[in-house]
Amino acid sequence: MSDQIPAISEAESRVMEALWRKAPQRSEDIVAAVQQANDWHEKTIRTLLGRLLGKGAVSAEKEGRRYLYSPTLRREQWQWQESRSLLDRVFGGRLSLLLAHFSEHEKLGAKDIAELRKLLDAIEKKGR
Amino acid sequence: MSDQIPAISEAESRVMEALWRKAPQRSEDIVAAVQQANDWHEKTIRTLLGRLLGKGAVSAEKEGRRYLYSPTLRREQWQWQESRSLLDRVFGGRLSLLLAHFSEHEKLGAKDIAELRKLLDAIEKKGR
DNA sequence: CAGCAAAGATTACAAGCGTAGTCTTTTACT
DNA sequence: AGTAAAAGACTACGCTTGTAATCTTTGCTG
Repeated sequence: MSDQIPAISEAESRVMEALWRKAPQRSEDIVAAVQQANDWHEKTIRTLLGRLLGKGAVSAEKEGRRYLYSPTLRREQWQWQESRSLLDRVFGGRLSLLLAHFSEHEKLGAKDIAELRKLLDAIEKKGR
Repeated sequence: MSDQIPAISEAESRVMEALWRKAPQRSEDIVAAVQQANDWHEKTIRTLLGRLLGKGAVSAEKEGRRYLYSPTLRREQWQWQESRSLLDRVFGGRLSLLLAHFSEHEKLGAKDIAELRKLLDAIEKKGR
């Protein structure tokens, strides 16, 4: 049922980041926030905001003559979509391949490893 | 120096998969292989192959009047690029966030978990 | 009250992508 | 030799994306 939101693009996601950090916000503030992190023209940011509205990833409610924007797509959900997509596209859905990959290339600190072990324990326990 | 290969698209990566599985191959065989997995028109696949050539992700050498195609971009490298990209774009580069994410959402089978543990052991040992 | 400035709406435009179709060249047959 | 078929080259076309510029409306300001 949850009407599918079309994929959001890289640039669009930068605008979402601003909204995930704080919402609702007026476009002016969104523009300011996004410009903090990305040196984009104000017009560009407004365009992206508009597209996100069109995609249903953000909603807008009138506040006086302006709008207040809020994210509809939750960050978690987006992260999940992107992760699944990578996993399926690149690693044939096999998580262990992904992890093996990171383990080879990424410096996994002792802390990371400990964290991972804890994760595994928790998963295993939960899984019965 | 390593002249950067432009990002390859989703569809293009399907063609790469065929070449990663076996190379070099004649276009005819690539077409056949890709059609196994994706129901695309022969012309489409040839177009993608051409674009990959243009991007320098595959090379071609004449074999008689035809070409033999081989991947230039290694699969590992591509997987790495995609993974880094996800990690940076979506999780701010923090691997632990990604992992926590998967641990929450992914159903890890007992086999996955065992495999992961083994991985962790190996990593730890290697890391001293 | 007349005109400007800001928020939003609409339009622009090139590059990349998915998905082919058409044109050209070359070889293999009849 | 003439011709069809296959491989490759070139062309097509609508959609998305990045990156804005222009147009419209409307409250605010002098």
